[in-house]
Amino acid sequence: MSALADNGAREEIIITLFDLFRRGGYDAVSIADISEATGLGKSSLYYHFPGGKPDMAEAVADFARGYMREKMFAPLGAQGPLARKIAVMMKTVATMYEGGGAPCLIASMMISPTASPKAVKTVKAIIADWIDALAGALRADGLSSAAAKRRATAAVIAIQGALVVARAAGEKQIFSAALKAAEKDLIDQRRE
Amino acid sequence: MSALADNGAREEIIITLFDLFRRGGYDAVSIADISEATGLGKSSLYYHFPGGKPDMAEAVADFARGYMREKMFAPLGAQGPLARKIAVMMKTVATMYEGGGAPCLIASMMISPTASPKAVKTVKAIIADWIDALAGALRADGLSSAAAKRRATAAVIAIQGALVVARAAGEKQIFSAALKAAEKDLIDQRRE
DNA sequence: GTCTATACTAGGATAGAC
DNA sequence: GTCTATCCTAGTATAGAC
Repeated sequence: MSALADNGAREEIIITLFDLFRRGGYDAVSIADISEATGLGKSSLYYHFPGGKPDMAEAVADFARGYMREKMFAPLGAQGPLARKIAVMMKTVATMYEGGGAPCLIASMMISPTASPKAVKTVKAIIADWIDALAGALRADGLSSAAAKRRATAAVIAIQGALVVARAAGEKQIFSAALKAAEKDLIDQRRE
Repeated sequence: MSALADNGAREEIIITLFDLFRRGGYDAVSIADISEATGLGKSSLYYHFPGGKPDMAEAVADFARGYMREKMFAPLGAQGPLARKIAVMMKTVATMYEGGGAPCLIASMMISPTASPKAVKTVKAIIADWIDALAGALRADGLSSAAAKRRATAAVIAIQGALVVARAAGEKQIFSAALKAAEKDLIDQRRE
């Protein structure tokens, strides 16, 4: 079952919340905004998320982590040639960030002081998971543990940085070019 | 006269605002928060910024742009060896972002939907200015226009990405290591 | 320039009907 | 599960004294 297409109504709401929170930041999104975006009344939202906005933030953070596990970390940990796994990752990255036009939930949640600490902790952990999963794939391809970690960290840095720079410049090709360059560096045959 | 140490009381406030906005995001910071951080009453704040929070955002954005011009872009455009100019830039970057512990105002303001468009436009422009100033220094060192732009963009991407990743991981050394790597790439003697 | 006091709106959350 | 109506706090902003 896909993390993106669950039958529960709650899952539907969470996907909307995901988009609202990453684009506007947790604090700027009001219950009224969420009500309008989901088409549900305020009370209905509190039915699904009794804890209110903090509850919603945690649900979105968990959803994001599950999505990443399914779409990126699991494929990276599977059998197969490195180049293929990296290509899958980059495709998921491009889709998730809409080619460089959509903000990252992690970055948005990190600067939200009123967001629940649990939610912030969860989204931050995604970055560490990402680097670990990527480093694992590189080790499986023969890189040393240190080199794998260094290269994996550099790749995630390049992706996150390119997203900021591309959105600041309003030029999506900055993002796609950076993804290409990062992919090249990851499958580089040189062994440091 | 330094952009950081101006005599006006307004300038003092702006520096406080700069820190509040980049850490909490524009939307999450209330007038009450600002009042507490500056020690000024609400009415005093409206005396200095008649337009309220949007006015403050624009002042902070202009301040940030001026600071970057003075501390980074001007040195990059001056005479001297490339390695020296890059070192100055990296030192300013490390100071500004507190070694990887403080968020970037640009990234924070970009995801604030209620911030004045003018303020957002100004902070976004800083990224383009930065890349241009850096590319100029690289061209002055003999790089082709295309290679200079590519390398400058990659450096700013690395810095912004490292800030996100380091803050997510809570490990400042990720940031400092990324700065070192970016510096090395910038002064690399290879000509592509 | 800064203060106290106040007006008004918007935001988060709940009660209770259906 | 969803709605309407309501409560209360926090938020932005202003008036007017000093």
